[in-house]
Amino acid sequence: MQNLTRDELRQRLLACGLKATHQRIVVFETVMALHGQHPVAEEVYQLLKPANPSISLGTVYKTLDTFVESGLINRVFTEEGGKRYDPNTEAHSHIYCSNTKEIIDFEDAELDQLLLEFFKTRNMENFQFRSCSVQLMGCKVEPDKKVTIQRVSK
Amino acid sequence: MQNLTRDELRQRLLACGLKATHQRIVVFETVMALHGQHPVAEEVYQLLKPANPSISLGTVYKTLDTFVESGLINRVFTEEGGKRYDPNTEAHSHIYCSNTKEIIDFEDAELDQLLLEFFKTRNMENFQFRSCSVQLMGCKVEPDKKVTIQRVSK
DNA sequence: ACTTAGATAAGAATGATTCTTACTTGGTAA
DNA sequence: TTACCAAGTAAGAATCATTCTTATCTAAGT
Ligand SMILES: [Mn+2]
Ligand SMILES: [Mn+2]
Ligand SMILES: [Zn+2]
Ligand SMILES: [Zn+2]
Repeated sequence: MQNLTRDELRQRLLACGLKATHQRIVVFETVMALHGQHPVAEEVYQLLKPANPSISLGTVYKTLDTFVESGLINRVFTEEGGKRYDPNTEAHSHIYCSNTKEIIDFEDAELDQLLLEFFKTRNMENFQFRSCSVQLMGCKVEPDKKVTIQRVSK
Repeated sequence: MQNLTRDELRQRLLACGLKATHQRIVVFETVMALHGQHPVAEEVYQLLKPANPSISLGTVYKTLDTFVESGLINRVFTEEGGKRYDPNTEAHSHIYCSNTKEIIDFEDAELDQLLLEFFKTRNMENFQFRSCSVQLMGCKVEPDKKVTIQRVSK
């Protein structure tokens, strides 16, 4: 979550068997700085462009997909088409606001645990489970304010 | 789940305040017959075309979106862009197979109940909850066979 | 039957993503 | 350090799913 140095980013790329090119380091740096957000390729491109005017949009598209294949980042599911990426590779869920179209991270260890326990009570045939997450659909009440979810004493 | 007659389809359209045009009835009929699947507009179009050669693809796109707005069908979330529709408007979850790219319905009342109970233990501020569902990610072991999930005596 | 707001067909336009190709570069090993 | 080359990139063309435009049509109310 804290910003990684370029050299740390380089190490992580190499650890995945990827050449640590300038372009990949910059794209990785930019997308990791967006932790908690779910950008499209164009947004990443616009952010890195001022300091790196020679990197092309096509490279950003390709690089983000390369990162997904290598597990460095994830895709996030969308309702209205369009590819969005998620710098957060920890198990977590998402809140979708149908007003603002925001996708908000929802990290809740108790929920993860609950689901894990639940799926132990199920016998899946012909399916190799990788992960699961929850989608919360609804609307922000005040679009400008944050959504918060706290534990409450039952 | 059992096929509705055209007249029943017409009634459902009217009940939503939609004009019951021939095109809407046919699109509705076609998409409802795909219960358990998650088609794109083009797939619906190809299915209805033989018997209805004058309906245009643009109308299918528009009609499906109209149905979503009216709550007659749902969108289903996708990882790789592209709009997919879901004839099943009951609360249910989805299994995503990364081999076959299939999206499989997963209906489990116990899971729904579990989530409902869970969210009672959470206090959401600034968020009006509408619904939630679970995404299961993984791979079919044998792509041609079905995935089944059964309760197992703990 | 008459009227009209809303719906449709056809095809043009758009825009996100992918593809192609000639050029460049990171990493490796002499 | 230098030479080498497999892999990566820039630029822009191509693709293709989706939306838009507009002239025409029709469902449903009067
Ligand atoms: Mn996330
Ligand atoms: Mn479904
Ligand atoms: Zn909202
Ligand atoms: Zn699979």
